[in-house]
Amino acid sequence: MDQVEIFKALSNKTRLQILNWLKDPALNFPEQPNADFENVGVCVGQIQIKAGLSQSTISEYLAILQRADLVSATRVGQWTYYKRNQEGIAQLSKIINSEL
Amino acid sequence: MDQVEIFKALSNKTRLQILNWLKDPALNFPEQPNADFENVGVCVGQIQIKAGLSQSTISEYLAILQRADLVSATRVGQWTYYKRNQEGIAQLSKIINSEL
DNA sequence: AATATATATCGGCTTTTCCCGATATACCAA
DNA sequence: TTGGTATATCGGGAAAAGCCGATATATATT
Repeated sequence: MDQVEIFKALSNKTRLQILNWLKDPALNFPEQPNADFENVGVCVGQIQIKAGLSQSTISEYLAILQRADLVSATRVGQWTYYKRNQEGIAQLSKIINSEL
Repeated sequence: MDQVEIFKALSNKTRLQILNWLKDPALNFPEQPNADFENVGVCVGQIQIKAGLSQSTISEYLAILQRADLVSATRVGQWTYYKRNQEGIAQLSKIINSEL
C-alpha cells in the first residue's frame, strides 16, 4: 500500500472520526442491533447515522479506509461490519517512526 | 494544528520525498553552496532542482509542510533554508499512537 | 416469485488540490 | 540607484476529492 494513499485516507475529518469511534464500539454505537462488536465490528448503517452523511458517502469512505488497511470488513447476511485493522494501524505507526 | 491538515500535508509524493531528503542533507544535496546543513537546513533552490518541479510549486509545498509543523524555515540573506522540525514530527508520532 | 432491507456502485455537481507561468518582494552587489 | 538572484505570492487550467441522489446488487422473508 502506497504511503500517500494511507495519508489521503486520513485527510478527512469524518474518516478520522470513524476510526476513533471504532475504538470503542459499545460506547459509540449503543443502538447496534445484535451487537457482536468484538468479533465483527459495526455495521455501515450505524456509522452512517452517527456521521450524518449520506449512505453512499459513508460506504465510499469505509472502502477508502479499507484500501488503506486501516479497517477490515466482514459480511454477515445483509450487513457489512467494519472494525479497526490494528495490524495496518500499527504498520502506519512504524512508517511514521522509521520512514517519514 | 488540525490533524487533518497534517495528514493533507503528507498526502503528496513530492512532499514526502522532501521530508525524507531532509533527513540526510549532506547525502541528498551535495551541491548546496555554503553548506551549513546542521544549523539551518537546505535552501529552496536545491530542493527545487532535486524535486524537478517549478520554483513556485516547491515554495508552496514547503509552506504547506511548515504550516503542519513538519519543517521549519530560517532566512539567511536572500536564501531561505528549510529543515525538519523534529518536535512536530515527534508530536505526529504521538498522535498516531494515542489519538488515531 | 415478490417484497423489503443493507450495502455498493454510478453519474454528476461543487470544492479542493496539483502544478504551472507571471509577477511581486526581499536582499545583495556594483 | 540599477541590476541580479532567491523566494513568495497570484491567477488559472486540469485533475482529484467531497458528497449527493439514483440505481444496482446481495441477502432475507413471505
